[in-house]
Amino acid sequence: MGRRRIEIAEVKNPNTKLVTFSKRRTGLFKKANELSVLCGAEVAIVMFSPGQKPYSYAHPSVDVVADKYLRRKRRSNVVGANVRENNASNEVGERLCQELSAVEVLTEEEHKKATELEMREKEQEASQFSQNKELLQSSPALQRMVKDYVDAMEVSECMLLLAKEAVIGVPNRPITKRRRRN
Amino acid sequence: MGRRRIEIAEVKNPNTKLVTFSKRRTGLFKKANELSVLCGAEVAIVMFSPGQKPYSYAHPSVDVVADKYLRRKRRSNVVGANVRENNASNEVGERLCQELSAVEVLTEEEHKKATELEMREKEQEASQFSQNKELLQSSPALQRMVKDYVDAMEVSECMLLLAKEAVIGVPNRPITKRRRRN
DNA sequence: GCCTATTAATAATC
DNA sequence: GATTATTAATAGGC
Repeated sequence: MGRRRIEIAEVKNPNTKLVTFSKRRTGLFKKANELSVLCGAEVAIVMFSPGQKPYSYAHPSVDVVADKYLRRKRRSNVVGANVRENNASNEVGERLCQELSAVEVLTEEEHKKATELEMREKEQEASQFSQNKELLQSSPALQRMVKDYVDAMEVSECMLLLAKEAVIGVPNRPITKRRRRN
Repeated sequence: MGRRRIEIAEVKNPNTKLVTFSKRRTGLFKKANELSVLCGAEVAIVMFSPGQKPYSYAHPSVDVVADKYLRRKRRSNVVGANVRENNASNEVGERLCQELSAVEVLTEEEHKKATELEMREKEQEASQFSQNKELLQSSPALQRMVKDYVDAMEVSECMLLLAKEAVIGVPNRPITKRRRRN
């Protein structure tokens, strides 16, 4: 979209690169803003310039998010953290990074499906919700339990869910074509 | 940039909104990818659709960028955070594919184990709430409540991680009057 | 999803 | 930073 078409490859000239970064960053944030407004979506972007300078755009405001944040506690689980640490080979490459995320997601998805199925079964067993709902509201112990439950679910539910579509929704050509496991 | 010019205001028609979200999300991710490639920048985008579905794009990964942004405030309970850190290499080849396959398998297996183990531990911990837990699991209503709670936290968690210390690059003019509840 | 008229982003330039 | 020739994204329609 300029005087000339350019290849999507690293810009060599440092000056040009910086200019490009600035312009496109602005454009990206603008797009993000439009998306959030048009669709009422919550969007957060953080990035580091070639010179490692941090930039970000977010909607809604940080304050709102921080407020929400104050209600929750520290996360606790460590699902598969070490696993990958060991697999962190030397010169894997960008693509591999994404692929790893994909695998994580896939495996996690499997797990979640199983869990969901399990829950669904139990779901059918009882249908005394209204009663339980009242119980929850009147029981501090239960409330605490729910809170703990939520805390435990945070990472696996949140980050993995996020990472999920992270890889799936990658834009046009994945930079380089690659095949999944042979 | 379409058959017609549109106002940057919330799209009323739900169908249109969803279509718009999909298209623009794709476009945004594409732009983000181009930016990261062109400038070698690290970019992470997290968003929630109007229906609160999470999506994300990141290079090298959400975790890496978010971690960086948070200056290591988070602990390693994030899946595969450190792994991708140093992978700045850009060479992709047969070797990478092979390595990838290997890692995929390894990761997949071990991740499942880790996940299972994690679940087991969690269950034990929760045994003290066995009674309440049982109640929760047997009640669709409670489950839904928990899920809603988790969903709500998903947003705050990720938005916070990504936007907390974000301050710098807010886009230029909001394009068009936009109104959002504060 | 694919198509294409149209608008919007932006590369080169100043 | 501002301008503008071009390309790229996309709104509306299948």
